[in-house]
Amino acid sequence: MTITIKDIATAVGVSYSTVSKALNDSPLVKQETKAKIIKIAKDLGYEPNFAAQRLVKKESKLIGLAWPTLDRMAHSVLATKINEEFTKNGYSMILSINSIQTSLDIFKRYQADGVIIFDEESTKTVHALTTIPIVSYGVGKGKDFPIVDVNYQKAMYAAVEYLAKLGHEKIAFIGDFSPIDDRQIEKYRGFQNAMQHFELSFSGDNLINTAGLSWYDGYIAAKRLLQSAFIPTAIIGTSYDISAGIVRAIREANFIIPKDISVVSYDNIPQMGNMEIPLTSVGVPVDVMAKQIVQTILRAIQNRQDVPLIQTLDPQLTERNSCAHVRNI
Amino acid sequence: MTITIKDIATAVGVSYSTVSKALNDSPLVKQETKAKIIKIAKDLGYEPNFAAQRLVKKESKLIGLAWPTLDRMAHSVLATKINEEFTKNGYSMILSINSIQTSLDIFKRYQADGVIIFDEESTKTVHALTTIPIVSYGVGKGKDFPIVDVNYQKAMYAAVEYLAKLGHEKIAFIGDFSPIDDRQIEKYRGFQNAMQHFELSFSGDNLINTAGLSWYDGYIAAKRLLQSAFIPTAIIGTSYDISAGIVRAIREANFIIPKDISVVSYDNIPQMGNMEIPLTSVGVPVDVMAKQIVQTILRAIQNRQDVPLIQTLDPQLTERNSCAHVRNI
DNA sequence: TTGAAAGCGCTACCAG
DNA sequence: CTGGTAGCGCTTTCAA
Repeated sequence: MTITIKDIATAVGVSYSTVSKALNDSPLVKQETKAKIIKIAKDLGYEPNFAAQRLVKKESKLIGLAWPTLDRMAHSVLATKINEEFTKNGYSMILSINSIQTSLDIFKRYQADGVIIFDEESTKTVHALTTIPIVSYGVGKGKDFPIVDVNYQKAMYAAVEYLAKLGHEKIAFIGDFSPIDDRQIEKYRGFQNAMQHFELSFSGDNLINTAGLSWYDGYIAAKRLLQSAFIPTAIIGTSYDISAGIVRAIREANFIIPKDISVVSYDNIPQMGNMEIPLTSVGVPVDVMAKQIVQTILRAIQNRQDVPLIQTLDPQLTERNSCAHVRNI
Repeated sequence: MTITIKDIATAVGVSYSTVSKALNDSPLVKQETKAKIIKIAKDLGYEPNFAAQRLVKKESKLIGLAWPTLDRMAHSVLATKINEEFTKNGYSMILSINSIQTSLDIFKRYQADGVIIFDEESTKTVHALTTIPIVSYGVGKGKDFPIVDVNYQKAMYAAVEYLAKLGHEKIAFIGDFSPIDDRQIEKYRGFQNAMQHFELSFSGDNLINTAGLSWYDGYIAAKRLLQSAFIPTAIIGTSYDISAGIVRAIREANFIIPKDISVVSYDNIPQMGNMEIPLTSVGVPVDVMAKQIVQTILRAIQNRQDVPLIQTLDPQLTERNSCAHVRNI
């Protein structure tokens, strides 16, 4: 038999409403009784029934993270940071790896106060938007729920600008151009615009499609590039994982980073510094990203109308050891 | 305002207890009324209040997976498989990336029917065991809750045996010897025993400690090995990630797999076949592992006493293209 | 086949 | 400061 506040009440000899107050640390209960109640509760091994609490209260202090594909280093890091941030704010976060729709159903049934969506695919429409506050991390535009996004174009501009200032003219871009993922497309556009702006030659040659987001995709793409006629002096990789593959391919081809080839990666996470070669990277620092997402969902919970539909965060470039002035040949 | 069965009741013109029955597909309700109720419920966008249901019923059909560290390819694959398996069985799975203890608290509060623990560290003791059925995936022995484990020794024996039959004598073992993780220790023991059994020379030389479980750890360790005086003809890597790093290091050192060096990896997941070089691997196939874990927790939920404390699964060796007969020099 | 009513365990309000 | 009581939304007897 599980023990309830009524059991405590009879054990202590007070009414169970008093027990409830005491357990919630209400100032309406004398210290002495409160202490006694708490002690007995502990002795009895009392565990509050959350379902009952939730039935009465409005909030669950629970946030769901819908993340169908458990991959992407940068996402893992972000998820962990977001979790920390919620903990600080007195919330718990749980995660579902089902489809967005299923995850949403689960979270709704369990009365999560809000949900965050991590999803690469921008095409899917989500129903049931009305019932629960949602914030999405970078899933395209034109959605009817708030999105925290990154100014990818600016990020790529910053990367190209940085390399251009180091004298690089032959810059390659390795990323995933799947039309399904708006974020990748934005990165590409940003690169394209920046190249034009700095009047750098730009053709099909410096664009390599990974057609995937794993490090191996990046590896294969870079390998292909380095076997082609066009050997760049700098490469921009569009994610932590992809860049890991790029670095690998470069080294296998016996080029030295950054002497022969400079590398800049997207994803501004501290882990970039722990790679075999600490990579200079652009992107919104995870901490900033996490804080913004958490604050947004918290605001949405308090007042749904109050939250802007799209928030675009500005990226930063963090220098590490993967770039050098271009060599004069 | 969220809509309840009472709203449906008034809308349809029946009592709300009838609505409840209809929604639960009870045979006690006339087909006709049932259909009408279900239709109206849908029209109204009714969503059952889980807290209320849970308060009355005993089970939540919810399983928690406590997984503090979101990493390890093999674990991701396993988690995904387990999730599928639960879905098939009418359960939902959610995941927490907090500490085991915190995760447990969360799951308990949300009335999960059971929890699965993924944890590398075998030292931590978990409280609150009494309240909720727990199954752990390979967290050491001597715990007071059921564990589904792998016969790591047998796995390593199978790997060594396989290589020995191909004529290999110089076999290196690259893994994490952190005393914190019993599973890694078991793998090491298995290797040691097998080497002795096949009378293969065995010294500090063929043992490389990665001191970590990421691919980069494997990479560094293998690199170190290949720069040493002892160049093996075969290498055993203790996980998908570590082996990925090993393969990388081998190729960077201009050895060819499997011509120069054969590789066998632990972790029997289909993804081993998608690597740059499809790796022959040993381990319990994920499907088997997932099914076993799910069945175990389901049994534990029905009858706590019924479940064996330790279940050790037998590994299988799956041949791919990373091993060859040792070359005669 | 349907309805009434008794809770599940808890919070919150109102009296005292 | 403490106790009584009305629900939260739902399932489940028990009657009708």
